[in-house]
This record gives sequence, C-alpha cells and structure tokens, in this order.
Amino acid sequence: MVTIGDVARAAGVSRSTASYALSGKRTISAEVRQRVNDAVVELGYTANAGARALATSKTMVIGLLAQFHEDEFAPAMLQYMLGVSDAARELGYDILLVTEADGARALGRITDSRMVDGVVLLNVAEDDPRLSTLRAAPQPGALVGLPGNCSGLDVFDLDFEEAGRTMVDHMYRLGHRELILVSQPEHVVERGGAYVWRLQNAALEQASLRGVRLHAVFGDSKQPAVGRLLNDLLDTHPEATGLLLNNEAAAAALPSVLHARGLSAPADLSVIGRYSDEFARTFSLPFSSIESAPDRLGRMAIRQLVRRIESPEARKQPHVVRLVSPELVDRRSTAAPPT
Amino acid sequence: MVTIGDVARAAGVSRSTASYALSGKRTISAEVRQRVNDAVVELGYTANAGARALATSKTMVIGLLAQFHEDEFAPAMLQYMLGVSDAARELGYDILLVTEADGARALGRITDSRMVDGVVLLNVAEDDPRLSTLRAAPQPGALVGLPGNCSGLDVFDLDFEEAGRTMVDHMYRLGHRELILVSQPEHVVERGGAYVWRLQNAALEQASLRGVRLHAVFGDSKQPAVGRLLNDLLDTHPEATGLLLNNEAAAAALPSVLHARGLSAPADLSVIGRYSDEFARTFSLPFSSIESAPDRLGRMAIRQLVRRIESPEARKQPHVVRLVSPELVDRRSTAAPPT
DNA sequence: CTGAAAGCGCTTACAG
DNA sequence: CTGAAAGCGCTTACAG
Repeated sequence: MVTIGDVARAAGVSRSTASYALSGKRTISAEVRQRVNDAVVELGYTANAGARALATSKTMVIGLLAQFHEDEFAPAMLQYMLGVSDAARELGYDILLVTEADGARALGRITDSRMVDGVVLLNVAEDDPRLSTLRAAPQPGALVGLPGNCSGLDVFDLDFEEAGRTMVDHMYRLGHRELILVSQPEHVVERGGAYVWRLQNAALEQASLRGVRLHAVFGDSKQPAVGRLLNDLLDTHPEATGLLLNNEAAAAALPSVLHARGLSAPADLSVIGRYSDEFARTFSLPFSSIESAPDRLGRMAIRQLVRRIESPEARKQPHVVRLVSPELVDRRSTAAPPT
Repeated sequence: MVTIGDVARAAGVSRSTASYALSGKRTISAEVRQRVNDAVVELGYTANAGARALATSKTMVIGLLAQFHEDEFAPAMLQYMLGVSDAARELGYDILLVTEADGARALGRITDSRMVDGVVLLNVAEDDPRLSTLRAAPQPGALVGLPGNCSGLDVFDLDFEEAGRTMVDHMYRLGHRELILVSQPEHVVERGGAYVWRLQNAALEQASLRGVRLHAVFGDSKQPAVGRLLNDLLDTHPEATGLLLNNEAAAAALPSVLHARGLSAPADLSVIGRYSDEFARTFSLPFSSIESAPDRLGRMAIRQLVRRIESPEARKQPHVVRLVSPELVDRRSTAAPPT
C-alpha cells in the first residue's frame, strides 16, 4: 500500500511536510504543495483510516443503533436510517450500522473499542437499556425517540402529545364529536414505546376537554388482523365520524377496508394518520396525516451529535430535548361529518 | 483511556505477554493468564480498534453498499441489508453502511482508506459502475445481483431465468394457456436491472415453448399507477386466466384491485408473485410466490466474503457465481382456470 | 517555510 | 513460558 512516506519521497519532502500540505494545517509554499499533490495523484495515495484514527483519536465514523422488533413495521425504520446516513455523509462521517438484538451490548462494544466518534440511537424506549451504556461511554450520543429520563442526552422526537391534540382539534373544528383512535399494538407499549401512549393520552385528554367521544384502541401491526380490527371498530361505533391512526399498518390497510364497505373519505368518514410523506407516497395513502419527519429527525440528531463531536465547548453545553411540532399534511381526507 | 500497557502493569507482566494472554496466540501460564484477565475486568479494558487495525491490517469491518433508487420499492432492500448485517455479526464483523448515490466513488473511498476488510454490493446492475472500482481494490468483494461480466467476482443471486420458467410451467400444468406478466418499471431495466428481463425473457421463451400466450408488460413501482395498470391489463386481456408478478408494488396493490373487481384468487384468477416471505407477511399477501430469499443471499455473500478475507488460500480460489434455485411458496392462489 | 522525532495503542517476530 | 523492541501509518508539537 502507498503511504505518506512514499508521497513524501516522490515529492522530495519530509513526511511531516507532506502531511501538512495535505491537511492545510500550516502554510506551505505553492511549489511544494503542487509537488505533493502531484505525487498523491500519481501514486494514488489515500490516508490509512486506522492510522489516522490512532494518531488523531477521531474515526470519522458514527454508530447507528437500529432496533427491529417483530411487531413493528420495519419499512418505517428505514426512513430514519437513511436520514441519519445521508446527513452524516454530508458532514464527512461514515455510518457503522448495528442491528443486533442486544443493543446495549453492541453499543458497549463499538464505544469501548473506539470504533466510533459518536452514536445515534433509533427507536428509543421509555426505559431503554442502552441508555446507561451510552451515559457511561466517552463518546457523545443522540437519541431519536423520547425516553423517560433524558438527563445527559440529546433527544429528538416528534411531539406526539401535540400530535394527539392536533388530530382531535382538527376533527373537532370540522364538527366531529365521536372519533376512533387506532394506536400501535399493545406489545409496543409494553416494550416501552412511549410515543404510543403519549399521543393516545393527549388525544383522550383533549377529547374530554372538547366534549368529544374518543374510542382509543391498540391495533395490530400486520395484515389481515389489522384490517379485521378496522372493520370491527367501524361496526362497533357506527356513530363515529372520524378515524385517527397512529399505526402505519392500519393506514396501509384502510383503503381496502373503506372500499370493501363502500365508504370513502372524507364523504363518509374523515381520516387522519401519522406517518411520513415518503410512506404516503410509497403506498399512495390518500389520507391527511401528521408528518412523522423521519429524515428531519435523523438530520437533527446527526447535526447536534457532530457539533458535540467536533467542538469541545459544544461538548459541555447543556443537553437538549427537541420535540418537533407536528405538521398536518392535508390530503383532503377530512371534512365536516355527514349529516 | 485504558490501554494494554495499563493492563500489563496491573498484572505485573510485559505488554506483549498481556497481548498474548488475551489473544491466546501463545501458551501462557494459567496464573499469568488469570492476572491479566483480572486486570482487564478491573480496569474495563477493550482493545482500541484503530490501533489493532493498524497493527494487523484487519479492521473486522465489512462495507455494505446499498443503492436506493427513486423508482424501486425501498422496503425490499431492507431485507437484504438485514441479512448481510446479521450474518456478518455472527462471524465477528461489523457493517459500514454506505448509501451514497455515487456508489463507485464511495466504494473507492472506503477501500482506499482501508476502512473495511471486504465489501458487499447490493442491487448490482448489468453494467454496474462500481465493479471496476471493486476489481481494482485490494479487498475482496461479493455481489448480490448478477452483472453482465462476473470475472473476478463472487456473485450471488436468485436464478431469475429459472424463476420465469417455473412460473410459466406451474400455470401451464394447471391448464392455463393465457397469462399476464407484470415486470418492474422500464426505468429499472434501462438502469441495468438485469433480473427484470432475465425473468421476463425466460418466461416468454418458456411460454412459446409450451404454446402459452404471455402478455408481458413493465409495471409502475408506485400506487395508484400500478393499480390502474393492473385494471387496464385485466380489461385488455379478459381471456387471461393467470397473473405473474415480478414487481413488489403490483403485488401489494393486487388485493384491492381484485376486491374491487369482485374477483378472487384462485377461483377467478391464478396468481404467482416473486417476493420474500417476510414481504408477504408484512403486507399479508395471499399469493403463492417465488421466494426471493434476501436473507439467504445476504448470508451466502457474507460467508464467501469472510472466507476470502480470512484465508489466503481461499483468496486465490476461482470466483463463484451462485444462482439460487427459485422455490415456489404455495399460498393457494393457483388452480385450474375457471371453465 | 520545512524537517527530525515522538507518540497514538496495538501485535508479533526475535531472543532468551 | 516471558520480555524488550520494532513496526503498522499517520499527526503534531518542537526546533530551526
């Protein structure tokens, strides 16, 4: 392999001069710089990442801890991963992808061995076992997902409580007085998926404040169970005029359920989902929805993480918890209830 | 950070002895080994990955080059990624995930800088620009997807030609004599997605051999266009009794199309898709399908890659092209055509 | 504006 | 069975 020593020799300078010429960390005569650059091109030199990491204590790699659970809708996770990956690359970082079931152990492995300069955790649970490992690690970390205890961590998430209130209020203003909310499966909640009950509780509270009847249930994450559930709900609550979905699988199943019942939105039923625009386009979901903004959240997490990685002052600043305000993307699936 | 020097001092031995005690590469007295292990635990030592990589020229990291195109169904790619990631971890390797649009440049970057010991390329095109970079790299690589020229590369893919023949023959044996095949969008073909025409051409050939009429078309990759296309096809070819789908989006759209037309499989129409079982479960697709086996292909690629990485002899062995025989998963969506 | 040297934290021949 | 030393390929104070 061609080393910086080879480049230095070819350019007729010392290794340190070659290094400085490439990094630009001290002034180099134009002529020498040219000779070094020529040698780099001629020899096809690229710095050895391991050697550089050893010398600088920087790897330019960020760990991405993804977590796939059987009962969650995997395609939704992909959006977050791509947001993080793209944002990291723009800032000069590569991504070490970790998908192990035992996330805490994997996190310890990559931080202890200094494979990464920092870490992003996806799908963070209320009492996430990875957090104590992260707090003990020397590298900074950023979370996508709001845990019960945020101390010492930078946290980014959709404001699910506000999302729940927005859904209810939007329907209320249109005149709806009886609604159904389909959340994620109860398993997700039991595992600590706090966003589920954050949205649900806020929606219930807002409904009671507005005098709206809200039937909240946990849905399945797979077909055909979730389709049956939707049918059952519509049978059980014939007075309900609006449907709120915090459940990707339910949203994906709804078009055929409505079609089968001869219903259409918003003429017969108003519908609001909670998913990303990318998701809506992939499955052509015709429902207005609270944008879950996976790419935006991924970018925010990376930006804050890189700030902490690269600046010693930023490292000491107080940690942030940023809840993105929900945005309702109007796809014309809500209207005044049928009279 | 705690180094092997700290461990050595705490154990009262030299650094080399500490290193050997941990690697087991030479015999160490039980007592010394114990002292070293105790010191490791007490101090919480983990070897620095960069330093080890520099000393051994091994990073224990494999690069995973994923490629997301606007007009392809992203969730399908995730399955391959997870297969590769899980298999790599079982063999002791971590995954560097690369999602850049310019795959050839990204590949050069991670191989030139020796960030990885080897590389897996996903979604390989007929004339993939990444291949020349890979051939020039010092690290071995494995492909998932069959390019036009396999020389010097280990290649793993589904046998799409056999898949096309299997689909046709299965229908033929049941008595079908007129079929429709919906392939991926034409864009995918133009970009070099050879698997599309490999399946399609083989299906056409087999059909003509059997005296079966086969209407082959390129489909869209998104709703609602793909749904409209399916409807058009069924209108245009009322005599067709079987539907073959080499297009995930079409498979996902079909249930509601059939429902809307008051048709059911296999009573009115026999259907065979081509997708993974995981995909079928996520979307509860009730159609028999050729299993695309993304996890299996990912595992095969990783196993071969690691063999080449770890054994100098394996490094020199001839390269392999392994086409997995298609397996038809029966979900009871095919039968004799209606009379 | 440039060079010689030390050091990052490992592993592994070389010696005993 | 163990140790002292060299070396992996960089970067960066230290000196001039």
